[in-house]
This record gives sequence, C-alpha cells and structure tokens, in this order.
Amino acid sequence: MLTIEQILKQHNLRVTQIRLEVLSYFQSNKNALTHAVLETHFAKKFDRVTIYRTLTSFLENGLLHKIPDDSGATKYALCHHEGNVHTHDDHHVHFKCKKCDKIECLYNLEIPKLHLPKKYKMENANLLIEGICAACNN
Amino acid sequence: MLTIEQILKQHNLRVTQIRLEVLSYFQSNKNALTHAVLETHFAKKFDRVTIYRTLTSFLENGLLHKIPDDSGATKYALCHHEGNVHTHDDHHVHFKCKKCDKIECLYNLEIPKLHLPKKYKMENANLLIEGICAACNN
DNA sequence: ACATTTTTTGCAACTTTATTGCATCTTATT
DNA sequence: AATAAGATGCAATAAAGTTGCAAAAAATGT
Repeated sequence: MLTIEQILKQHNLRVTQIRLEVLSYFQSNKNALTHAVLETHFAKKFDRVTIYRTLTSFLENGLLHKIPDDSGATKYALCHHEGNVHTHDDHHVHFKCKKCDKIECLYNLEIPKLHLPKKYKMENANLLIEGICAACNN
Repeated sequence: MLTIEQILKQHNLRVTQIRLEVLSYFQSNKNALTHAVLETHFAKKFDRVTIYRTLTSFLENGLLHKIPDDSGATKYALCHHEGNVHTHDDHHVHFKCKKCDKIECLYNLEIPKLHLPKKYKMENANLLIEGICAACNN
C-alpha cells in the first residue's frame, strides 16, 4: 500500500500540504466531489484558487477524472489504476443518486460494447446512471 | 407534420416570439446547443434572461433535455417522442466530437441493459461517447 | 547546509454561467 | 374589449471558474 506522498510523487506532483490533504480527502470519500465541497471542507485553510489549481494538477497528472453531469458544477473522482500508473480506464460507469445527489464510480461495471454509425470513431465512453443508490435504498 | 406553434401548444406552452424562434433554431440544428450559442445567435433580439427562461420552460415541458457533459456550460438538445408527447426516452446515446466539439444525439442507438450491484435502482441512463464524428472523419 | 532554480501559493481582479425580483407587456380566455 | 394568467426585459446578484503577479515553498546542485 502506497502512502499519499508516494502517490503524489508517482504522478510527478510535488508534495505540498494542500495536495496531501485534498488527495487524502478524496480517498476517505467514496463519492465524487466538487470544488465547492472542498472549499467548504477546508474552510479558510486554503485559498479557493489554490483548490482549483490542485484539482487541475490532479486531472492533468491522472489522479482524478471529471464526471460528466448536468448539475452545473464540475464533479471529480479518483482514478483507479491497475498496475500501470499512467493509464486510466475511462470506460467505467458512474452512478448518480436522485435522493442524496451523490455521484460514485462503479468501477466493477464495464460499459458494454456497442457499434456506432458509419464513420464515427469512438475514443472513450462515459455512462451515467441515475437512480437510487444502495445507501438511500432502505 | 406539426407546425412549431402546434408543438408548443401540445407541450402546454404559450406561443411567443422567442419560443417560436428558439424551437425553430433547435429544429434546424442537429447538434446540442448552449445558452451562449443562442445568445450569440439571437444577438440583441432577446434578453439573456429570457433565453434562460425559455430553455427552462422547454426542459420542464419535455421539449428539451440536458446532456451531461464536463465542459462547464449546459448543453440542450431536442427530445424525440414516439407517439406519446409526454414521455421521453432518456436512454439514448450522446456523441461528442473531440475535433469540432459538437454534441449530437444518436437516437437510434439503445443503451445496452446492464445489471447494477445489489440495492441500486436504475431510473435512467445516459451514455456519452467521445471521439470523432462523421462530419470530421474525412 | 546554503544558494539557486523551479514550481506552488495567496490575493486581487475579472470572466463566464446562471438566478431572482419586480414592473411592464403579451397571450389566452371570457 | 376586459380580465386573468403568464412571459418579458432590466437591474442586481449569485455561483463557478480563470488570470496575473509577487511572495513563499519545494526540489536541485554545490
């Protein structure tokens, strides 16, 4: 098991306080997060802009991915790597709960293959399922 | 074939100038549109806020749907109804071209069934495929 | 350990995207 | 033509995201 510091280094990111804490927060949280959530969570500890830049650096270095969504605020979630650090499987399913509004990645579910109309070339796919999540379905 | 006016009435919307023109613009355009695009297209003809409210009323009355996306600006596209005006099949595929950045609905493609983990209840699904569209693939 | 280089951070200002309140005007109805 | 319900434009505000720049912190070389 890698430490948070090692993960940052593996992704060519300098180790700074905000990066340690943001990454750690993502790890302790199975759902996708927005900038607004991080800003609230880290209250006055880090600057808004620095949080934006932390998210951007994580995106660029393959630690996070964006989740397409129609809420207006960008959702970020941790990437899962199997073995190779520098590849990320973009082909998994995201689940958005209509009750609690949380988004999570369903890493185990594969997006089924489907064949596109002529001349369309697929590079990646993103399936967003809406419904009621396990936690809310009681 | 229904006139634009008839379509508005069928969806319980009053017939106004902006609604006629916005709906007509969506019909003449096979791609998804953003508020910004409409604002530019209608220049000083209609107020920004009125355009937002037009989009909202179309969403609420089932004429348009939002397309989940990670661009930051909400994308809207026409709903397709088969027979019943008041149902909309949310289960189709959206295609976003990495070259021209346009989003279109692939109405003919069905999202394959897939089975979720225990206790998850699916209500609708939205598949966004990225790649190169037919127009750009030449 | 110290100086140097490179990158990151915080602050201020700004842009873009979207929403709300309210008076006025338009549509549909009688 | 009068009325009621709903839509529009304008101003203000909120929310989401970006840019420039000087100061601070990390990594690098000696």
